[in-house]
Amino acid sequence: MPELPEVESVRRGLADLIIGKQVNSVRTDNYKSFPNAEVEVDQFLLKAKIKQVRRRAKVLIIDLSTDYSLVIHLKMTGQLVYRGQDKNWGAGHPNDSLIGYLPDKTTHVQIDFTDGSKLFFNDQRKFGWVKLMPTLLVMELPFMQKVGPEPLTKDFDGQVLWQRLTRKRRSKIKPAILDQSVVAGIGNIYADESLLLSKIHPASLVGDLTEKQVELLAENIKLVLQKSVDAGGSSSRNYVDAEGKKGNYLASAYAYKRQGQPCRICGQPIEKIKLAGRGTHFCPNCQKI
DNA sequence: GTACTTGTTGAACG
DNA sequence: TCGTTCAACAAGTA
Repeated sequence: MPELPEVESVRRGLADLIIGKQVNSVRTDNYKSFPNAEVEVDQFLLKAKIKQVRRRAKVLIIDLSTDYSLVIHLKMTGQLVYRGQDKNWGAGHPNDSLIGYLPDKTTHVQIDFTDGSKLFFNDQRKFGWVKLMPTLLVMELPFMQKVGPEPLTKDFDGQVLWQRLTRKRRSKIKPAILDQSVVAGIGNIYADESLLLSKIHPASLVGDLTEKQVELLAENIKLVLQKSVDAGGSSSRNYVDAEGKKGNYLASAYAYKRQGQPCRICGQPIEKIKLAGRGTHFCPNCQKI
């Protein structure tokens, strides 16, 4: 499932491939995947040129020459796939739609550019969406107003995390770092990974953590995300020229989906519990409350 | 048929 | 008002 590193991979891939291209036509089969008025699509998407591709948290923003933007959330199973004359590319949720014939039954938005290349938004569960709106309004969205700092920038470090966690001191640490208003883009996988590396129990109360522990946690959040960005995204399988290339982060995961297997630090079996409604993996020996 | 999966929002609570 | 937890939602897989 696309988390911040996968979305960043998508952003980089798209930026290389579609900036400067002009939209020729758009097709959709599902209003929820593309909840936009036809008149706005006609006026501000058709014939628009791609100016820029940005990311904030797990949200992709494609800025258009019309001062409108396509705002995209991949949620659990979304992916973007580019097909051109000499280049094929895709990233996001890893399944065969990345390399199969498109459009297929998971394709909900198709954008054709004037040079004949195509961009497909596929989503097997239709949780994700592509919204067209004025560029100026993107940052006014309620989500953008409250979302916390980007973990991979200098806006985020141990001091910042410590400060942002003060209002959360009665909460458990895992749900606190999953809260997008505390820090942007942490999902279930990287929450478990960064907590194990920091030897912090996911159910520890924020108020019981020392400043040192929070600083370590911030460092490990940066570390796991950066490692995954470098690897091209955790669960993702990016491909070039129809060659399946698996993202390898999950193969080296410490906690996620490793219940019953030995902890890579101490050898004790990893346990899985449910915390705040989410599957939570941790080492009972390394991570004590 | 049922449980499970996740990011996000909104309701309900103290 | 604020913080927190819980339920709900999207839809497909096992």
